[in-house]
Amino acid sequence: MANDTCIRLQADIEQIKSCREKLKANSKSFLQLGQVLALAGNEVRLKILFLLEEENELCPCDLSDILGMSIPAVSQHLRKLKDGNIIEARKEGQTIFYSLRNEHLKVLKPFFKIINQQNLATV
Amino acid sequence: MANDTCIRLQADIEQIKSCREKLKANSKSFLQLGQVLALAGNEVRLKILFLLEEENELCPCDLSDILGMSIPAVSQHLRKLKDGNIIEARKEGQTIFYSLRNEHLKVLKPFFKIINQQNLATV
DNA sequence: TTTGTATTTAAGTATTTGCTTAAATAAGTA
DNA sequence: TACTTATTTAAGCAAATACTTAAATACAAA
Repeated sequence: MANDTCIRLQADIEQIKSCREKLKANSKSFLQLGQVLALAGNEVRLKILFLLEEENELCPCDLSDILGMSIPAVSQHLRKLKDGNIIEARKEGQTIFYSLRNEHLKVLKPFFKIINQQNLATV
Repeated sequence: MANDTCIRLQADIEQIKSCREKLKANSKSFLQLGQVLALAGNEVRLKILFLLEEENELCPCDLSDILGMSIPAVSQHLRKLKDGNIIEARKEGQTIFYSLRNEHLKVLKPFFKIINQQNLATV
């Protein structure tokens, strides 16, 4: 970053200082929330999360069928969600059922609400 | 996708069909919400959005100073947010003030709430 | 114990992302 | 008019992303 030649003449020094402090005080939140949003900010994964909310649990095979995409592709999305502690796995014979974890539901719930509201709005 | 050899024997055909219909009915929501979440799912942009909520409006120069990153880098994030209709610009002399648009506040508000709640929790 | 089913993992690849530096606009000021 | 100042734009590049195909793993049934 060499191009740092911009401290505005009219800049409010106090405001800038206060903003920096706010960022610092919430740095953990930005990191954590940012990671969750990055995961949800992919259309395929957003659909997976929505489906898990609706159906309680689903396996990679069914998700592949529902989403119309290959099983490895689905599996790799599931792994990311699992690594992010957003979903968890339950094994039953040779099929593995994925479901939402409670931990991040606080963040996700509003999304599902918005999706369902918009659906109502268009009917 | 050649590897489509997985329709589970125990698969619930009705469930799969129902899921496909839910996705179809909400396809516009998934696209729109996905785009907003993809934008918010970047730590720098999440911080920018939070700061705009807190301060009402900020210019690229101040944001660069607050975030500790180059002006072009900030400017490019702002452009993405503007292209996504999440923020808008107001010109005053040679400085440009960015602020949140109302349109997507419904999605963003819960994030700000979560950030502030977590901050309280750690104090 | 061989065969089939469900899933993951690994390697390869095209695309996207987020920065960098340098140049271009645009608007004030000397 | 020339000279800052604030911002954007463009080009280049390293890293991340999201898929593909092929191989590996794990379990169940014949």
